[in-house]
Amino acid sequence: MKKKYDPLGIKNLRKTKARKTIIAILSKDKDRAFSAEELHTACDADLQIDLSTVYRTMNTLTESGLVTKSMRDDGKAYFQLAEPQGSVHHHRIVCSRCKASADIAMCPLHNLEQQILSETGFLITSHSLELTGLCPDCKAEEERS
Amino acid sequence: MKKKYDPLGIKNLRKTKARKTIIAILSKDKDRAFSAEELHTACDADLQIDLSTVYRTMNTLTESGLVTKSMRDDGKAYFQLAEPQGSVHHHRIVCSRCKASADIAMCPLHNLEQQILSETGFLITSHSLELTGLCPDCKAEEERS
DNA sequence: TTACATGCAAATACTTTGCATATAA
DNA sequence: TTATATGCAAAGTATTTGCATGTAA
Repeated sequence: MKKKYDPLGIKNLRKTKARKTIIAILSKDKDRAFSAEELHTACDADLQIDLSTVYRTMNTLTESGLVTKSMRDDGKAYFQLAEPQGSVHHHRIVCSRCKASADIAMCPLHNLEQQILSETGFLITSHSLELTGLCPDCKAEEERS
Repeated sequence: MKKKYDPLGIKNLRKTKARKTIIAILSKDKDRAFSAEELHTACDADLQIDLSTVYRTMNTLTESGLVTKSMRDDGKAYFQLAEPQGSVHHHRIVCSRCKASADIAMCPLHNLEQQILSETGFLITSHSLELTGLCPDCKAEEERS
């Protein structure tokens, strides 16, 4: 039999309209993080879901580990589908000028964890790395001006 | 003549009571990031400074580059004295259990920037790295239980 | 049927803003 | 003196919560 992507089932969460809808939205663009407001608006297309329900849903999904939450300097929380276990850990670089993004194939931290453990005695359990820069196009633009 | 630490003068900002007080507070604990509320409370000891002034001051200091701002998952902004230029770039690891912290001597990103440029064409202009883990004490605790 | 999720409205929490006054330069 | 910073109160935005109702299991 064919395996299906069933995160709610796996986490023993009720399969409600709101949760399924939101997971569907996040799944369509796994590399992007959405604000609660964005999710709320996107839900509209499907069926109306209250903004408070969006927040409650995001809290549930975040606590269950299905979704990761990160705060940005604009003061809003952004949510993104968590990488399923076993997937390749990687990071993303975002262009500060045009917001284009690219994946970084590897993670510089993995090699460092052992070194940090011996230097500091700290055991690293998680990390977040945000890279900002200029994409090739914008780099060219900047050099021209 | 002796050089003095005079960030406000350097940045051509007026030397007001609020700014001097807040910089003094941040200077006493350069490795820690303070919420606006914490700064406001700490100011109390010296002289009353309005919370809105704290926020305005932090915006000014952040824009001038004297202070760095980062959002945490609790939804609050935290402010910390920026590393003066020329200081050694480094990162910090925080214990998720007791909040103890330690410095990481080096930055794993520097060595990687060239590699990322050739792999992706992106020029890295900045990065933020947050490490979370267990300090030696808490690691021992966890293993015991 | 029953525990849990949702909608709606009201409440909170953090941060910003308008305006009159105070202060640094 | 004059532009800029501050205090105070009010407003704004993001997020949470209480409660009656709806719904998945």
